[in-house]
Amino acid sequence: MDVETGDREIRIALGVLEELAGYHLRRASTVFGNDFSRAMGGTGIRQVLFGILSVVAANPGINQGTAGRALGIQRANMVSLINELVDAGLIDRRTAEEDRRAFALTITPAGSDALAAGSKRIRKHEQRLLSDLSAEERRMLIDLLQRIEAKED
Amino acid sequence: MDVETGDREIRIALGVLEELAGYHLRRASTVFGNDFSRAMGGTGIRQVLFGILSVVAANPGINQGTAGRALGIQRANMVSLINELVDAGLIDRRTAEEDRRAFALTITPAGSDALAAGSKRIRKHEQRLLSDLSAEERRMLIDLLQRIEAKED
DNA sequence: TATTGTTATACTCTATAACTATA
DNA sequence: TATAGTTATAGAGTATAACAATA
Repeated sequence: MDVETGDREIRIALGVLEELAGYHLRRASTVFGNDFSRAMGGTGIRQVLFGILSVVAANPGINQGTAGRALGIQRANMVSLINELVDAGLIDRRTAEEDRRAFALTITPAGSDALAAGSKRIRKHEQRLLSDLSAEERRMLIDLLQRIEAKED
Repeated sequence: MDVETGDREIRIALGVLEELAGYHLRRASTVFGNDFSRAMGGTGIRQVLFGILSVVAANPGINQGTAGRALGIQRANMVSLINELVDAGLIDRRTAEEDRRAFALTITPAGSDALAAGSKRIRKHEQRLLSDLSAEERRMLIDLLQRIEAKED
């Protein structure tokens, strides 16, 4: 790890961390998270909100809870997130006809626009972060990550 | 994405998310983070603290700020983290001789023990999460992640 | 004037428990 | 009785600005 120290740059050993996949996942994920913020700066759309928009767009009428479960977001935490999206006019929330306890979520035209514009921007940013990886390596990365995600719980 | 819905399990499409490396990094990183908590449950050592322990052990006498920079932790946030480790008797903090503004950090014997015991546990847990990946694929994963980390800022 | 560490503060994400209304 | 959504709350990670001591 190279670190700035006032005048020059020195190499700092990370110890055990260097060999731990968990550490590198965390750092790489942070790099993407920060870049996401830059990409979406000003739109008010954060990573979680973008995720919800994407899932609702892909599953019109999906329940609030089901959408949360697909994204690993707890019921309780979904409430204010959905409020934000509804208040911003990006998704529509109405009582589900088949189950009056639940909410059916759909994306609004404005939400579709925001999702499309956001996707475009984020893809461009991801290209920069992944510019050192070949197409084959990018596929490999996503494949490896998905196999790790499957280990959840 | 397969999601439990009371009686059965349904497949939910993720939309654009599916193709975004940032999303998969976040999910995979969370899986590792949760597993880390389980592995270290009760010891009070969290991911960040473990990281600091590892860097201090690998760089005896390192400055507080330099250690933070190596780990992507801001000065202001290092303060309470280092306090925790000092209070727990895991690291030693003394004024640096060459620069009396700075603190020189060293790991204590108790800190070394905690780091060794923690490393052992975490390695075992990582083996479970990575059990579907071959040795070659694990090397590949870390290599790809490091190349992404290099894109920081 | 710049840097090290500090304090104060705020925002986001995540986790839990208790509540309501429907099923 | 179980589930969907809600409220309240708390812990943890991260970010910024302003300050004291030292360089």
